[in-house]
Amino acid sequence: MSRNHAASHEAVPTLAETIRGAAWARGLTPAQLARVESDVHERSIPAGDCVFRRGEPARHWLGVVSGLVKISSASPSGKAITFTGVAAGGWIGESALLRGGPRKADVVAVRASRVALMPRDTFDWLVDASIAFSRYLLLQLNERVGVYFDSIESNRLEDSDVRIAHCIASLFNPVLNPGMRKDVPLSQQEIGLLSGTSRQRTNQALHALARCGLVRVAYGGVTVSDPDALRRFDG
DNA sequence: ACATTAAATTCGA
DNA sequence: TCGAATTTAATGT
Repeated sequence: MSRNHAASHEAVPTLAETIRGAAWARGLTPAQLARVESDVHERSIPAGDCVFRRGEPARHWLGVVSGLVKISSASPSGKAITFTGVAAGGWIGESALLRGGPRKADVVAVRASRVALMPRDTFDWLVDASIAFSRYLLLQLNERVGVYFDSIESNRLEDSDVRIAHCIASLFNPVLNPGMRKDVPLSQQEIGLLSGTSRQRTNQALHALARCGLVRVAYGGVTVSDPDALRRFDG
């Protein structure tokens, strides 16, 4: 099972590093941070497994320690869509916690991942105890609003090459996805689910973007050297 | 939808 | 632990 390679330059973040490195942890007092570190626990999720399911009560705020997770949903007839991907360093799921209702979408590991789970009680306590934490939540929620505005605009106005470019670029939002790497480990199928286009159409679009030098396509993923250029792409 | 290629897994030594 | 054989996943048209 274990693979002892000379993969020494591959940094494997610990749970504590993920917490201390999170933007929302910066404004906490040492005592608050200590409670957070003792309350948050970690789970390993194999690729393809579900972390949260749509409809279940929200019991945790979720951080990605390593790997890649997607927020997705499936219609009763089985058609699937993906809302967004969250890479290491990203935190997700605050909406259902704040609303107090059921989860509105599934959270699924796209690649084998480790996730941090902050219990609801700890989250609620931080909201009450720390203005800095609450302010961070406002920032993050506001950033989500901006992403959805851009997404709807792009979907209404642009052709699929541009929409796919914008979908990939939106994964690089520095607030929501601070740890997004240039190599995006999403298959063309997954990018299709994210952008609402068929896998075949996604394949064509990626090669068009590659011809413009905006992405490099590889087996199982694409590489984005300049996310801002992708965001500006307008055909 | 189909053919091709890459990767992951299984299996026997 | 190795590599060949087989199966599964992803790509390209």
